[in-house]
Amino acid sequence: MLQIYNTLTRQKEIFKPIHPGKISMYVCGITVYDYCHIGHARTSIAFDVIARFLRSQGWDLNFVHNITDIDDKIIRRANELGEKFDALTKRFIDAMHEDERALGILPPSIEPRATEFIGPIIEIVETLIQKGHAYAAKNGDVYYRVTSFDGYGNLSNKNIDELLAGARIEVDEIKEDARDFVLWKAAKPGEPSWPSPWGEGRPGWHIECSAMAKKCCGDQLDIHGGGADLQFPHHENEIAQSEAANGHSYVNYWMHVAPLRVDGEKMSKSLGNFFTIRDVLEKYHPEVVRFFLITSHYRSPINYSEDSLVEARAGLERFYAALREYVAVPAAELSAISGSQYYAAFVDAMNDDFNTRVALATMYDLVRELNSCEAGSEKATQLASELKALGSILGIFRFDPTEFLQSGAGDQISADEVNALVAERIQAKKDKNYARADEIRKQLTANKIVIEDAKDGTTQWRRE
RNA sequence: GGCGCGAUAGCAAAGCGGUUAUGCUCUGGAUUGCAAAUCCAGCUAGUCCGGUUCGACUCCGGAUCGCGCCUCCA
Repeated sequence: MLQIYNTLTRQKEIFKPIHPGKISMYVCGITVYDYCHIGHARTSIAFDVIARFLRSQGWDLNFVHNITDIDDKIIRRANELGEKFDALTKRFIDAMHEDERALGILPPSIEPRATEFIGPIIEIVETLIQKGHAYAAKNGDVYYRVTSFDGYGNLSNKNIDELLAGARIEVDEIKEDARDFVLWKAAKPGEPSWPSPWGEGRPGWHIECSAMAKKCCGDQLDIHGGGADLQFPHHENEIAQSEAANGHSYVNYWMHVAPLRVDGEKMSKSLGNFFTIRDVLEKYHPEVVRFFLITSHYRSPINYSEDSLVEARAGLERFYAALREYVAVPAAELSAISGSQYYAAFVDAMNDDFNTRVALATMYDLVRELNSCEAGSEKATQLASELKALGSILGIFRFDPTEFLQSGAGDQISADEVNALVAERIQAKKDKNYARADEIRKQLTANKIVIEDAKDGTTQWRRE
């Protein structure tokens, strides 16, 4: 039985779909004005794992992951670089897709872009004005009248009265109320714009998600997710827009992924302490990065550091070392392992608010039994195929084990050189020339190569 | 100031009102020409102070410390 922690009620709830067997899940993607950082990767991987798991359990999932491709920051960045805004966003969307592929993130069912939904955005704004929830200001902007919506603040647990006169709210004579937020922004000369009943302009930040969610999922969603920092104001404002316009509730389960930290502080663009995904992939194997990001629960903060990546690699090596003997074994069909204690424990863990850490623990239990079995035995083969099946639900084990184990950032010595030395050492061992064999191993160790001799006289190696 | 989250062993990180989490590291053993890998065994836990309970790492209250949000953020 699937349980999900709902930000709205601040507790775990038994999941009940709107339509039996179906799930609509809308996840806020990024605003594309720069390369993605690994905080983005954390959120994307969390929902990629969730989507893979839900599908594996037979849910008919409509997974929508949007792109916000028009926004003040995009315009500013394009101006700085002397580039057209849509050329800029295309560049970073392409880069994002590249990063996602590298990390094994599957494409969502739909990847809508804000600029493709200008019509629906205008429709919602018009409805909000008709219903008295929004007003056109004299400068051509349209604002949401926050005090007109009763539930405002419920998601982020804020008292609407206490939002007044906050330090970061700008005094603005255009708005009726300082708390009102913009739905439609009048264009300044030279800015990208679309025609609207209020003149040339562009959507405000939050309205695009209300529009895309409605068009891609319908008026009501099962799950809406995103980074924890989107809870307020972004998701709060989405609720206000969608519920006021549609006249009924918007989302049943709100899910928020905790921030990724660097040195104990949140990594974010505003703090400038961020690493892009490409920075990180230059130093670490993509699957190590992915594995690191699923070793803690999605609602727990996770600290990014050299040490944690090194540790993640060591943990992942244990799996790959076990799978090395079973390259030819295909991943089991889930129906074939339905009776397995490991699969049952894995599913229990994932059904409990997607507890990847506990799911991994069951996989380690499985590996221990696999390693205890006689290599190549029927039981071992079966366990290996089961392990691969569980791994694919988490999106890991995408690489050839030997290739993974022999990969490394600082390749001081080529694979060919290693293979030559290994061959020489095997001969030396046959000749009982252990002095030479040990000398070769010492040389390899100095190059961060670890030698593993098998019983049958063969030798495998991996990079440290 | 308001709202919320957290504190677990050398490190990382989970569940659980009583019974081995798990991974990495470390120690001993098996195995190995010696190693590595693997297996077996073991070592270090629950910030502090109260309360509830037969029993608390787990529930409640308080303190301390850390973190997030409070109109750029995933």
